[in-house]
Amino acid sequence: MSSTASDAAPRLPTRRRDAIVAAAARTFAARGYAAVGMRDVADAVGVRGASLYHHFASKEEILYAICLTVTEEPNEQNLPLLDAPGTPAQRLAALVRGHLHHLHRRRTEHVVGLHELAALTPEHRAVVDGHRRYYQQRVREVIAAGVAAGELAVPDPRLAALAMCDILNGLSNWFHVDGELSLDEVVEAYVDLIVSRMLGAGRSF
Amino acid sequence: MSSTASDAAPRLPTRRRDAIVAAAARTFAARGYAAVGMRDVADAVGVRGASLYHHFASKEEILYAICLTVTEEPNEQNLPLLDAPGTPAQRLAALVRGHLHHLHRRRTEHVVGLHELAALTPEHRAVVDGHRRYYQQRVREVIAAGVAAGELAVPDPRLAALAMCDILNGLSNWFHVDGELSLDEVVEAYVDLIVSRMLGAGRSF
DNA sequence: GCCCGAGGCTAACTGTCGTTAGGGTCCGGC
DNA sequence: GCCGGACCCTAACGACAGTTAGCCTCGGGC
Repeated sequence: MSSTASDAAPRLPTRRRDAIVAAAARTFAARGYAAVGMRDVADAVGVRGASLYHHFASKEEILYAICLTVTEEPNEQNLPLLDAPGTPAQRLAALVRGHLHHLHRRRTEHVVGLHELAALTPEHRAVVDGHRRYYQQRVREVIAAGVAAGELAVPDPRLAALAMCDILNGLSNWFHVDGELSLDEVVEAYVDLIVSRMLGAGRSF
Repeated sequence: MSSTASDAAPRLPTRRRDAIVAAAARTFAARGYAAVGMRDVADAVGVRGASLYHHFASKEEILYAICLTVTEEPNEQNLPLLDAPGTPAQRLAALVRGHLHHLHRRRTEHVVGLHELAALTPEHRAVVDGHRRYYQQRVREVIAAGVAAGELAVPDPRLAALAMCDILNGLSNWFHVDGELSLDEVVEAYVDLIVSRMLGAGRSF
């Protein structure tokens, strides 16, 4: 409280750590985790390779930090949308919008998180998988609630949740900002494709 | 014709090459391309590491062979289903079935082909991407034809094709034979979710 | 005015990996 | 009965990665 934390201090508390994660995400996404060396990451952040070990214990810890931002953050920021007031279809539509916006805001990290899971330690891999499973479980529960309420119509909520998550996350593989479609166009089209059509909500929500 | 090719000949013509690709696909899928050494692949096939270079010029060529079996083969085996007689919805349903069956038959190779594209040479990567783009383009054309004929109803065939391919390929990430659902159950559920619901064909085809 | 820790640097180690060189063996064909 | 090529082996090279050790600097607190 007493220290002046507002202006540009030359010694920022944990900013360097974030800069390393961001630079690593960019290089990992562009060239693949295995093809990037610690010296490459260090170059991208303006530091020598060995200095990274003042912030991370290993290369894999950097990857783990990236993977956490794309599995913990959606749980914290998107899942509350499922608890908001509204019908299941309305809440799922909000989740689709939130999910796609997060996917875009953290698009670099998502590319890494989707492709480099095999490089994680088994323990870290288990944590990441746990977060993703929980996300899918919550989606499935809301779909099931919508089916029970007669608002949605799918034979198998579990399968529908899997298909829905695959559509959403698949966006990372092909969407580019300089493409023909803007993000908002894709978002609304996906709400229509997924909630109205695939889940059977129609145009009533 | 004159040689006895039926019983177990000790010197099989090109079988060794296929055995190497199969063993490499298994190890790559389990532990990741970068984490697997040529000696690991050689062990899995019962040979010394250096002997692999009598069949492949480099490690990347093995990966390329794996990626081709999951991009060329679907083009050759699945795309003809789109030229068969029937309505667009019927042909797309046949493609979903064929695609999922191929995905399952070559499930090991598909896992590798989905996750290790970054390790390919730019030239090889371009070839693989070209095959996938062509597949998507054909799907999009048939969807557009269905929309033009009034059988399907989607606002944007291109987006629908992308979503459809993402659903289908996403299966590789979570389907296991020892799970709760059998393959055929998933296949028919996906035909319903994708063709009947998402593409708007209803139950009429 | 001194201490001390955070953060950076240079230098180097150690292991491993992809790859090559060169030699052996076995079989089909002349 | 020899030749040649397909195939596999042992041995080793060269490069490079992740990581560590040890030193320097600088700024804030007693």
